[in-house]
Amino acid sequence: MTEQKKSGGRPRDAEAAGAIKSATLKLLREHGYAKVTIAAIANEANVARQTLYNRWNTKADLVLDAIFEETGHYAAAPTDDPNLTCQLQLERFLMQIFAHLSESGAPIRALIAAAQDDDAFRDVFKTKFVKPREKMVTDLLKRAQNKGEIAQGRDISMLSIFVHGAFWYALLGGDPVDDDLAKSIVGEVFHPAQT
Amino acid sequence: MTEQKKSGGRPRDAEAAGAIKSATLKLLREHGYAKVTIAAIANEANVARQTLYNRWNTKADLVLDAIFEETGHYAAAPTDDPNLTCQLQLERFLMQIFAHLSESGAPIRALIAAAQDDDAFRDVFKTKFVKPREKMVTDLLKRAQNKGEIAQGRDISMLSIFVHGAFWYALLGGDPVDDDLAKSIVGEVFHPAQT
DNA sequence: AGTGTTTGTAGACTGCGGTCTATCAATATA
DNA sequence: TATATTGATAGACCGCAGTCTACAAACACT
Repeated sequence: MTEQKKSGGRPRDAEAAGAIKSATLKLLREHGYAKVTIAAIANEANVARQTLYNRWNTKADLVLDAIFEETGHYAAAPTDDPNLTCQLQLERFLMQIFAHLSESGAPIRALIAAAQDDDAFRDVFKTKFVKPREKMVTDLLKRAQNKGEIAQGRDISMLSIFVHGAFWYALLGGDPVDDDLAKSIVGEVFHPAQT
Repeated sequence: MTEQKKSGGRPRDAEAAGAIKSATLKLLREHGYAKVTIAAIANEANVARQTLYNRWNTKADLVLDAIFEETGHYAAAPTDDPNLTCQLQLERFLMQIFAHLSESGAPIRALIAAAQDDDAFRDVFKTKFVKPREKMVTDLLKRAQNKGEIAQGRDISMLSIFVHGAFWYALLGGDPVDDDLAKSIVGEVFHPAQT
């Protein structure tokens, strides 16, 4: 499974990857996804354009990698804290994600866009980004159902889709993705008023 | 408010717009959004490239217009049929939309993508495409609430977001957008199991 | 007819993403 | 030291979206 180099060869510049990713994030924040050119990134990182393409296939790949590196920290799965209700845990988890999205929202939207006309990239994006978060929410909802915070008969996977769909919808539509949204989502998922 | 031409001038070719839109839809179906070039469309429509840019600003604008023309028919608001439950009405409405999406899903995904890095286009897309459907669903849900099919305390706007978010999420993720999804969504919205 | 205005056509041009090639630099192995 | 291999660099190159220019064509008004 591990990559096998046939023999020697010139080793990759150890600093290049980091420099490129930093340059990417910097320019991304300054100018936004659409206006950042590969040439500019290469230039900022003091590297040839081809060096960049040696490591990533497309602009989207690179940006995904750069964003993912810094975003990885935020995506820590919430450990089950028995002192808190699952509802509160989910609320906090969403708020945490949303807060980060309001920082990197624009580039992430650009990534979603890139995922639409590139099958390979969509797979990577789903695997690295979407699925893990989906699982965290689903697990949390299951715990809530086991503890009786959510009725037995409810469709957890559909609720999970509701949660994710709601913030994707807001994100893509350009609507605010903030604490209020998090509270509204969680409130409606956990406490649908009775008939 | 009405556009005022100062004087005469050569009139626009009456057939051009239609020919361009038809060519767009044809090539779109044959090759998909990414592979369709403006040049190819102009060629297929027997028109100069510039003529096309005289009428639409970008490729996305043109495609939106072309798709919207044929999709307009599908988006007829469901009139309130007192013989049917609102639940059934919503179910049928969604099925109708989903069936259409499975035809034009790919180009529409491309439009969503295009909307991400173009503010002006996003506004048009929201106004022409998103908002009308959002309103139809919201109205329907309100009727359901008035008739008692949905509990008074529930947040209609959030439910509407759930509905739309769910199918956007499925659409963008490449998951099937079919009758089953429609039923699951509607079922969970109308009949959350009681605690 | 003559003038002004708008559209259509053809083609050059710009900018960017991405590919490809030739050449040089840095490593391992013999 | 010689060879093979891999990475880095610079620059040419392609395709496409979108712009711009020059000119011809079709209208209204005088």
